[in-house]
Amino acid sequence: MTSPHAERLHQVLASLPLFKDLPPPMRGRVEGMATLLEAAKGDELWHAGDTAEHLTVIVSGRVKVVRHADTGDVILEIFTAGETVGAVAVYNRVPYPATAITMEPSLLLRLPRRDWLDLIEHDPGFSRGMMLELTRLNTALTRKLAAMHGTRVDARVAGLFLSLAERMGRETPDGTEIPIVLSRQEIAELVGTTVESAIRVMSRWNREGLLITARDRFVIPDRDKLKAEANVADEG
Amino acid sequence: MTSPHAERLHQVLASLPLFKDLPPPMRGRVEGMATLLEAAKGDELWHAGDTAEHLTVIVSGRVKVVRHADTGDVILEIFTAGETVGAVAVYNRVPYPATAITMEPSLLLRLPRRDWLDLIEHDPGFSRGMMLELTRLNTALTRKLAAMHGTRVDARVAGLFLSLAERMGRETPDGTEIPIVLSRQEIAELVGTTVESAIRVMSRWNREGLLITARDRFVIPDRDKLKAEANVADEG
DNA sequence: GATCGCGCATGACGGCGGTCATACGGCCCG
DNA sequence: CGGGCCGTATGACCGCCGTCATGCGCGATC
Repeated sequence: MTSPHAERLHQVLASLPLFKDLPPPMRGRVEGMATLLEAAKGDELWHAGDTAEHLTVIVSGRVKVVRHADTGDVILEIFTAGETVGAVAVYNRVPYPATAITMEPSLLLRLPRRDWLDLIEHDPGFSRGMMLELTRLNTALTRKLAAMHGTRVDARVAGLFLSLAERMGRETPDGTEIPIVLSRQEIAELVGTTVESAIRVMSRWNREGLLITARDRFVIPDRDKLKAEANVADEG
Repeated sequence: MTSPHAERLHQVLASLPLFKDLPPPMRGRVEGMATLLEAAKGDELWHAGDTAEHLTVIVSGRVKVVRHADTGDVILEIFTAGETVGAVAVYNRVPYPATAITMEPSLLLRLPRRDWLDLIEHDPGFSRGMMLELTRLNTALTRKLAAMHGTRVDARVAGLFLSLAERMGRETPDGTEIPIVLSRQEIAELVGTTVESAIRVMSRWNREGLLITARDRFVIPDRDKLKAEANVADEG
C-alpha cells in the first residue's frame, strides 16, 4: 500500500487547499480513488466533445482551456496550481465544451466523477467550493465578453497583462514581474486577435519600455503607464 | 389571506415548471415567501453592482442581461418565461455582474435569497435545476465568446437569428417565424457591433428577402440561405 | 395640427487590423 | 555542419466596419 505513487499522492493531498481540510478518514478514502498524472508541455488533457469522466485538479503547472473557432482558437481561461478544471462538464456529465491543454510540464490529480459527487454530497465545503469556482468562471467570461467587443487590440493586450499582474505578479525593483511564459500566439488567442497584431503591439511596447519580454517572464516597469495605454482606446 | 395578490400568486406557482412539481406543503410555504412584481418595458430590475437579495423567476415577458462596456453595452443573454435570472449572483451573495432590463411588460416572481437556499437544500430537484441553469449559461457564454472574435458582422447576425429560430421559432408556410420584437439597437448589442452596422445588414437582407422584419416578428423564408450567409464569412 | 423625439435608413470617410509575403535567429535532428 | 521547422519580427495592402452626418416616417404630447 505504500507504493511510491501512493506515497506521493498522500503528500499531494495534504498540500492541496481543496483537500487538506477534509476530515482524515474521508481524505483516506480519496487517496484510494484519485490518481496522479504527469503531463508534458502541450499535452491535450481532453478535447472538446469528449465526455467528462474525471475531475481534474492542478497540483503544479498551468492549463489553458481553448475553444475552437473557424477563424482561429480562443483561449477562454488559464488555470494554475490549486484550481480545478472542467468542473461544470463533469458535474452534469456533459461533453466538454472546450479543449484543455497544458502550457508547461504539469502534475494533475484526477478524481473519478462518481467519487467526486459523493464528496460534494457529504462535505458542504466541497459544494461551496464548486459554486465559487463556477461564479468566478462566469464573471470572468462575462468580463472577457464585454472587453472583447469594441475595444482596440492594444487595450485588450494591456488589460490582459494588467490582470495577469494582479493574479500572479511580484513586485521587484524593476517593476512588476510576471513569471510566466506566453508565446505571441497565445497572447493573440487570449485577446482574440491574430499573431501579427499581437507581435506588433508587444514589440512596440518592448521598444518603448512599457512592457518587457524576457526569456521566462514579462516585466512591467510602470503599471500606470500601461494602464494609460489601455484607457486611451477606452474613451472611444 | 385570500387577497387578490395571494390568489394570483397561487395560480402562478401552479403554472411554473420550476414549482409545480413541489410537494404541496412546501409549495404552500413558498406562497408565503414569494412576491409578484409587474414591470413595464424597459424597467431596470437591477443594476450591475447591486447586491443580490432575491432570486427572480420570469413568469411572462422577456428580460435581457446587459454588461456595460466603455464602448457600448453588450447583451449577454436574453431570458424568457420560465427561466430564472441572476441565480449565480444570488447564490453566492455577490454583487450582480451585469444589469437586468425588461424588454416587454413582464410579470416576475421574486423569492428571498434565504428561502431559496432552503428550498435548494431540501429539494434535490431544485439544486439540480440550478446546476443545469449554470451549465447552460456557461456554455452559451463560451460559444458567444468564440463566435464574437474574428467573424464578420453578417455572420454574427446570421448566427444570432439562426439560434433564435432554434430556440423560439415556429414553422409557417412562409418560412420560419420568430415572434419577438428586437430593435436594431438590441441586435447590435447582441452581436457586439454598432447600430449602423446592424441596420445595414438587416435592411440588405430585407431587400434580398433573406430575413424579413415585420411589425412584431421576424421571418426567415429559407433557413439554408441564411446559413450560407453565415458560412461565407466563416471560411476566412 | 405643429412640434418633438425616437427608431430606421443611407451615404461618405478614414483607420484599425486582418491577410499575405518575406526575413531572421534559435533549436532539433539527421 | 547544413537543412528544416518554429517563433518572432516587419512591411505593404486593402477591406470591413466604426464614426459622423443627414434625412425620413411614425407615434406621442400638448
